[in-house]
Amino acid sequence: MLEALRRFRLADQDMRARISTGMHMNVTDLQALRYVIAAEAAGEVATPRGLATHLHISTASTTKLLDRLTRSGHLTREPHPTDRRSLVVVATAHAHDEVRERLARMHERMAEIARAVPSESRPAVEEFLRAMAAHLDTEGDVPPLRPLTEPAATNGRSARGRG
Amino acid sequence: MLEALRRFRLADQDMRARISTGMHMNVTDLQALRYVIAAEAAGEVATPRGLATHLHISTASTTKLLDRLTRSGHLTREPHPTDRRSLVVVATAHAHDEVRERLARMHERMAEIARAVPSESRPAVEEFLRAMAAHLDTEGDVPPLRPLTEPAATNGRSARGRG
DNA sequence: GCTTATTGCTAGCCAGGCTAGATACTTTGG
DNA sequence: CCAAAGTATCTAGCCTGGCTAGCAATAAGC
Repeated sequence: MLEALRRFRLADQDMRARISTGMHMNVTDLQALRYVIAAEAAGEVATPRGLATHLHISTASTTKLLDRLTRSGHLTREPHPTDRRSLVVVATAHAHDEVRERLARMHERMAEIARAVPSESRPAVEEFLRAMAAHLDTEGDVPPLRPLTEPAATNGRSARGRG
Repeated sequence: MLEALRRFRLADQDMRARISTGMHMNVTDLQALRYVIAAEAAGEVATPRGLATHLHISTASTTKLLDRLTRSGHLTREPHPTDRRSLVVVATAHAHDEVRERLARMHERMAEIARAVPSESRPAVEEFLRAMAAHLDTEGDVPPLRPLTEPAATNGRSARGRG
């Protein structure tokens, strides 16, 4: 089961790389594009600051990212309706088309695969994945390398130290 | 269910980043280290060529990677027993300790989570993940996309070359 | 009306990929 | 055995995509 999980992870990673290169952009840029489109679909506005936060990159890197995606014709910068320091990032029709073209079918097929899971097993699948995610959220935040002497049983820590 | 899958993916990615930075290295280097240790555990020898193949990076990049991990005291280069062009990459005791310290507990806990899945649902979980992985393997390789704008010029190496 | 916080941008740096070419060794064919 | 071709690693130098520091413009608080 863990092996299947690992295989999924690798396949997912590879797929992302392929889709990105297929669209002549890198993985982060594709993530950004999807974020912008999702924001539009949700009736919200996407700002550079929001992108930076979502992607865990700096605002400076976000500026460069917007330059790339604007130059490639996927995004446009438009004035923010209320905050004149900021701006609104909008996906072009081309970007919408391209993302739909590349991802809609895949998502549909993924939903199909999900539906193929026997309904009595679905809660187990979900619980498995959620428990795994929750566990991983607590792992890895061990800032000071301990001298290997005591396990110290650090449980229940989660604060994600990125900064 | 798909949402849970997505959450797992994000958590996994984050965890990898945290573990890596916690060990003062990047994600690729950690992957390399695990590969070397796994090879040792399997009674095989790890070569730079093997690393390059496993990590989907060039041999030149692998040389740099080995330089980093050798300098940091995680790996050593040793002569290859049969092929004198090549060499064998060996993890230091320190690397073994560090990886065990960081990952053993996590893996154990993951196995626990897997065991918590009702046995009658396990085949469904596995099948779901395998089907998803198999599907993702077939996605993304869509070269023929009608150009809605300019094909972005040929000199643009806008993406990493993949093996 | 000032002062402070925040937003996005510019400038310049660095890590970690890449390709090309050099070197050393192995394999293969006569 | 020797030459040619193939393979493994390393070096040199480039590019992308992150980063921090600092700026002008605007917003928010006193």
